[in-house]
Amino acid sequence: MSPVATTTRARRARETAPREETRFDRRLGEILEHATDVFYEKGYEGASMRDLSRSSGMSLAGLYYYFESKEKLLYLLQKHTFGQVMQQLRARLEEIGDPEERVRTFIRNHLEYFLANQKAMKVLSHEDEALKNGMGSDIVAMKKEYYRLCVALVDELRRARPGEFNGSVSSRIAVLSLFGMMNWIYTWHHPRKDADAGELAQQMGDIFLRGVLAGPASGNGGKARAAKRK
Amino acid sequence: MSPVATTTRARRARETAPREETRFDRRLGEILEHATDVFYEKGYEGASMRDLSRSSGMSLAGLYYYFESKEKLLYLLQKHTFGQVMQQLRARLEEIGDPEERVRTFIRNHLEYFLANQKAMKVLSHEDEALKNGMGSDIVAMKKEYYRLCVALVDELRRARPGEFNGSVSSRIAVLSLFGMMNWIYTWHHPRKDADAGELAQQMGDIFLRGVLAGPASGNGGKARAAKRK
DNA sequence: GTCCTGTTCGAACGTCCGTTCGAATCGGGG
DNA sequence: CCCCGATTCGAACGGACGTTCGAACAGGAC
Repeated sequence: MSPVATTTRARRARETAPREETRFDRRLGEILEHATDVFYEKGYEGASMRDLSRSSGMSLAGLYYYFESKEKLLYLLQKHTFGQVMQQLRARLEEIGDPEERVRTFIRNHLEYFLANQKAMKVLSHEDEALKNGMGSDIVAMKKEYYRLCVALVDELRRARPGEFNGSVSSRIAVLSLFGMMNWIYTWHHPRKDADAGELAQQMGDIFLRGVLAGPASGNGGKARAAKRK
Repeated sequence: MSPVATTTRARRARETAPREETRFDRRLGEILEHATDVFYEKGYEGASMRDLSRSSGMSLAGLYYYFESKEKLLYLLQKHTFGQVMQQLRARLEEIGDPEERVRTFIRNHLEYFLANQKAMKVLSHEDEALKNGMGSDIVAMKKEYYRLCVALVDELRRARPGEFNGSVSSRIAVLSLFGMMNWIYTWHHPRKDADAGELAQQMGDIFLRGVLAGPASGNGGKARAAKRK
């Protein structure tokens, strides 16, 4: 059967109740997992369909029964990964009201998922521009939504603490700096050697929040600019 | 003449006084510039030698007179870029004594070079794992040196301000977070739309320093944790 | 002019790429 | 058992890849 029909089948399964997952879905999931490893090791461009075939134990032609192109495979992988991050995040945020704790929850959720699924998240972060046209803009839209949600959380905090906020740092740069801190992790984190997600979230949360907030009269940040010798 | 001999030539030029730059060096420099554009647009793996040939206006075979492989070209490119960052940094640090200002200089230098040479710096940051064996470890060593220098600057500051430092954040994570903030820029910065290097260095410097330092009794960061944990 | 050395090139090499196709195989329902 | 759709595969396609080679070209020294 052609992949077009398999798309129909997949859609039907999604539209109905959380049905039993079909054999097709299960097998596709396995392939996605193996593909994650390969893309993680060699990069999207550097990985060949033959690499994917070897790692998943399925023949080269067999793979094309599950997705119609290498690019579509990357798309499925990225969409699935991002979907899970978003879903988990929304669930957690629902039961938290305190603005600062909401920001810290965002950070904790991101880092926990990042470290628990390091390979998939590297592929999501690093293979940013590999998808062309329609598929690319789809993922870009999800990332923009994620970014905007974080900006909203920060602005929420800003509104809740009128005096304490450091006005000279824009929300845009603050949030993008935070994303940089968190997403850069895949370049240096060694699970055996470095702190776990909770500890990292604590430290990065401290850096970010202390950096963006400013004590009412402590003048810690202001001094930084003025003093050259003090 | 074979590329091996050209290496000898290049070394001779470097060993002697700052001699006139040879025709060979100039032409190689032009090729490196064009290659930077191509690697920036399509990534190292995604760029073909034929792309490089087209963009530089030199024939496919002609390129191999200047470097012996595509991998070596990336190596030359990365080494040259990193060399300039390092050289500029050392020159600036020499004339600054104040520990905080030294950290801010590090940040300002990094961001200024990053934005002035965005394409080259993206290639340096993004194509981290493309080089194999010897060439890769050479660049890795330079990056480690750069990292250690930054840690030293932070520890310097830590020693100079015994009371104010936030002890719960390790220098390693602080510095790697800072690198993340700065290196992530290539994914979002639009020269027309976003702040310039000086402004960014100011804001990221504020976030980093306020985040890492802590007012003696302001208790701003401490309060953050107390809400849920203590 | 001629020589010589540094530079450039067209054409080809063997290999690997993503993708396709028709046939073989599987596995549950009759 | 047989049947039929779902699944898997070997083999091949045309094209693009990185690299090589010997010939051609450049331009200053004699």
